[in-house]
Amino acid sequence: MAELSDKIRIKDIAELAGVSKGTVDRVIHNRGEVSEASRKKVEKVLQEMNYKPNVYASALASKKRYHFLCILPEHGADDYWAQVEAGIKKQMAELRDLNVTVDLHYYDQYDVYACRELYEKVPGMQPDAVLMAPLFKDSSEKLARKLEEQHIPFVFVDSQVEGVEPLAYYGMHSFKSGHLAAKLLFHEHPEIESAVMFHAVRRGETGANQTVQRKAGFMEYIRCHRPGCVLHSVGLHWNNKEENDRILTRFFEEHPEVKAGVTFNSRVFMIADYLQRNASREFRLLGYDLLGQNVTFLKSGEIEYLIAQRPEIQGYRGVKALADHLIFKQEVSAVNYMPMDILTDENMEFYLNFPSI
Amino acid sequence: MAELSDKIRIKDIAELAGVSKGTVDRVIHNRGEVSEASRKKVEKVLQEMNYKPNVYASALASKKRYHFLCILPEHGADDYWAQVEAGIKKQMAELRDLNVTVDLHYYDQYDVYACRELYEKVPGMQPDAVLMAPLFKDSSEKLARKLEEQHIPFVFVDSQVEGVEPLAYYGMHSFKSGHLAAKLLFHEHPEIESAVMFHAVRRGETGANQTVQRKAGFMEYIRCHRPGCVLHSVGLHWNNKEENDRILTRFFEEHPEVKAGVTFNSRVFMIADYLQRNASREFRLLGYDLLGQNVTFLKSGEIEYLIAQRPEIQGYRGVKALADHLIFKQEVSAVNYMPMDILTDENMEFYLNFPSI
DNA sequence: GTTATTTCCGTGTTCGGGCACGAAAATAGT
DNA sequence: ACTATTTTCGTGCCCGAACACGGAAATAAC
Repeated sequence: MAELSDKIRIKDIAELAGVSKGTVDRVIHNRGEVSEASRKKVEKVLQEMNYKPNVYASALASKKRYHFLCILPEHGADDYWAQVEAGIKKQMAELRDLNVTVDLHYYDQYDVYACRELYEKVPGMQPDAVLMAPLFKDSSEKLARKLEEQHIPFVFVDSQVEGVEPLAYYGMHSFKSGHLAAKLLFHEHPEIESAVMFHAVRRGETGANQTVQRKAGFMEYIRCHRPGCVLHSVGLHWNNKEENDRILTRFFEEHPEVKAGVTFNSRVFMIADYLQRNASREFRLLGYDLLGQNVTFLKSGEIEYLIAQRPEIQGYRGVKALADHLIFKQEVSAVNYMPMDILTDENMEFYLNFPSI
Repeated sequence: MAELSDKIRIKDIAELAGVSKGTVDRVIHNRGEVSEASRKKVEKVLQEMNYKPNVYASALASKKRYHFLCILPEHGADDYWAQVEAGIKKQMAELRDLNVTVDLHYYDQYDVYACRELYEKVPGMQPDAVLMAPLFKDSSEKLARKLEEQHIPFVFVDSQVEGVEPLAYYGMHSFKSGHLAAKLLFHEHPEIESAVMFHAVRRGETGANQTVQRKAGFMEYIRCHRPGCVLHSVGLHWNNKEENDRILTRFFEEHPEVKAGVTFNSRVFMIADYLQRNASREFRLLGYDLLGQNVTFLKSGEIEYLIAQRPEIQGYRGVKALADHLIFKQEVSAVNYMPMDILTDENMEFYLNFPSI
């Protein structure tokens, strides 16, 4: 076995095998027109020399062009999805000189019809690969099937869709993260006998895939460890503060005994904000994701814990998986659960601007 | 401003500026022999076109050779340092085609004299850049000064040395991590009125840099939030199980009231192992780093929490910082505190084999 | 045995940037 | 004004891999 530092070139392989570099190239890329005898010889030498192509030279010489598509929910600048997008863009920059272009498309995550409309257009765009956040389960499955038919590889980020096997998934183990949420809230707090779960009201298809799983994990913990605990569920409207205020005020008036709450999406700051403005009572609140707004309330104490999941890495690695598969012909691992980061006011600052890639 | 996808080559810049590509190249690399007038023209076009060199072509054409040195403590396969090394090796692989070779050297972290002996040899090796884990404060500072003299860039991983400014630091904010450790142990546990801190006995120079800081942070928390708490300190010997057993047995006999303990290094499993074999009492134990052995005891409950710090990323990014500085002439950020990951039996599994890079 | 096909393989150009070399232009020296 | 020296700059080859092209060898067709 040759040393790693040997710098063996395709020309060296050719000489050792007694053929020309053209032939070696044909063997490496499996593009035929090689006699059995030559192929054997070359493969033997490749093996022995542990040949690794120079990725730089390879990228430079290759004339192939690739076009990737990324489909995300619309989002503001300080948002969970903005972080995913930042990761995507970082990977885009690294792929630029590999002749890969990446297009981003967005849908309204609170409106399944808008999502479907976008999905319809995807096959027509003839992408070489697709990254998507399959918030809406059924619609996403439909698109996935169509991509499978056309042999277009795709990856999921953020949430999975049961029964569909993307090239790769990057995201949390949603169910277990719900379990962890419950444990953080209830463990060593026997005094808590009821809790409230806040969720977003959506148009069309039922709740987002991801949050459904988290909720299930949460309830599983309750069932096993706090069977007597009463769980409430409250639906809130995205971007309608007045309406939410009314709903929350009413809920807390009717249920003064509730001392703990959780949101299964990243908008826990909405609740925290309400609590800060209206309630002086003790309340243990937990939510997801390291948004700027959530950080504020983690610092000020309205939020007890956040569970975070490295959205930037999801975007970065998701796109990278497509490139690894298509361009570098590497195996990519199919299921990649992100670490579930537990954030408190103590350790939060070190997550804030850490460029995790 | 030109589009990102425009694919502007050095030749294009040359034509736009009315010079040859040689001149553009001289401007880009600041290697003189260019008239003021030409330089201005070229710089203007570079700016306007937002030129980014093709890194692949650049790497391919460059004939420079680089030699990096990495200095770590000796370690076993399932060790904190093995994870740092894994990160280093990952980055090494990516640098291979950039003509960078990386040599690893090890010292005995329990013997300052061994460390110094290795350090002495470093300047003679004529490295282009150095990565080191400065466990021993004084000796490391001395080496750092020598490298500064020779204008050899160096990065620290794992711990900092006050007064020395490496090109970059990758590691925890040790002090704050000690603070966090105390909070995890004491917060919401008013019943704990005393605790024990375990530390390693070293030959020569006083305790490792890193652990001293952690301990300070820990004690700061106690001073502020639990002024009445009694703190004990117990020294243990690396690799001498019998001796440690005697020490621990004696300690616990003399101090049956101590119900909480912490180690500021990664070898908390030694305590956990002792507890599992000898004690059936309630004991809250906290330590650092995601070693296989620690995981076992986190699962079985002997360890309550681990604080982890992404050692793989430290190695990976540390070497990358050297390459970014030397080869890509990029700014690298000097102080990079790793996120302080809180691990429990609930979320631990997702940290285990997550390739965090 | 000759020609037509097919199979196989070597040569040469290309990608974008680095850099050596030597020529041209500008300046200095006499 | 003419040469010597320095400054400035353009040309051309190289890096390693991809791939087109066309020629040689092998096989088939007659």
